[in-house]
Amino acid sequence: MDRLDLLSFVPFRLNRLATEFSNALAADYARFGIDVPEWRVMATLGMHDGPRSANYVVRCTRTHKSRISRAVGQLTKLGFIERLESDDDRREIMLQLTSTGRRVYKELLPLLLAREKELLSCLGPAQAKALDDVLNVLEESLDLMRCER
Amino acid sequence: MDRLDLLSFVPFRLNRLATEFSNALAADYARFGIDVPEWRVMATLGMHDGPRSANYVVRCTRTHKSRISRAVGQLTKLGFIERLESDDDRREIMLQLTSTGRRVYKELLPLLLAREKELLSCLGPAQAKALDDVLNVLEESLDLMRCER
DNA sequence: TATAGATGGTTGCACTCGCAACAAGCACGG
DNA sequence: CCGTGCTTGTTGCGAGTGCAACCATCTATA
Repeated sequence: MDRLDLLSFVPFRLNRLATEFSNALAADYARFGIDVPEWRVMATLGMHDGPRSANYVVRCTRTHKSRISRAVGQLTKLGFIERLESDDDRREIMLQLTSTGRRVYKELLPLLLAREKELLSCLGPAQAKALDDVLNVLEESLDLMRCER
Repeated sequence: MDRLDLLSFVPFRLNRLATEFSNALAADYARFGIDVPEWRVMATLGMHDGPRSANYVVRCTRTHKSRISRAVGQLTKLGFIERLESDDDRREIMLQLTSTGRRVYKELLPLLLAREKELLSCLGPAQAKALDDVLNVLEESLDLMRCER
């Protein structure tokens, strides 16, 4: 092969598809004044009952710590999360959703899931399963699965 | 569902995967002093023999025209492409690879294809086909397939 | 021909991102 | 107890990006 059909180049296709998906969700995020990194923090905190450290969010979302740090600042300013100091390690900052944040989370979540469903509605059940399988294998291969502690 | 496992949220997974793929290719691009948008331009021009307009590259790669414009500037500075003026429409700028550019293209292409193959090597043949099918359906649904003229 | 609107391409601007440097705090060996 | 090195989180900075405004040019219509 001495020529490339860019449209069949998987890195390009993934990149474009991810961008389209992000754009499709942007309006939902914007409704609450947040963006993708902020949502990642909220989603991570929303998964658990107790507080989690900022570093936990970093590992869990595989997002750069500076990005998380800024998202945390923004969410704090919005009153959606609060910072608690950790007892056993004063470097760590424990984060948890405020009641406002939890309300926003509960309101935003169904919107995002509906949008995801809509985006994937063109796939049949078998294809949806195939996508999930393929993503799992790729994530496993790239070691993106661990979310320890 | 009142909680989201972020790790199963497809937009998030796609975004992360696309980032990992891009990062895996970054070193190959960097070897020639270019980046993703520059590669998109070169790949588009490399697909054809004759020159193509900047706008053709925009439509074909679904990349914002300002990004393409800057990539074109960079590639011109590097001497990988050249701008020709169009006969029938003096607004259009026709682009084509220089001989240097074509040499770079021919050298870079196998590196990128090998990297892609490596990234996808964790998938069996059936899964690779499934991925291709799913991408096709999603792209069709998002109307990302057209690359007219 | 004259004029209004559409199109191709460039650029200023504001914003986001990742990197690297940094401060503060922890852990462990001497 | 001290000091060295590691970890958590913040921030300054440069690079890249999208939007919108803009110029030049083309097209359609009267």
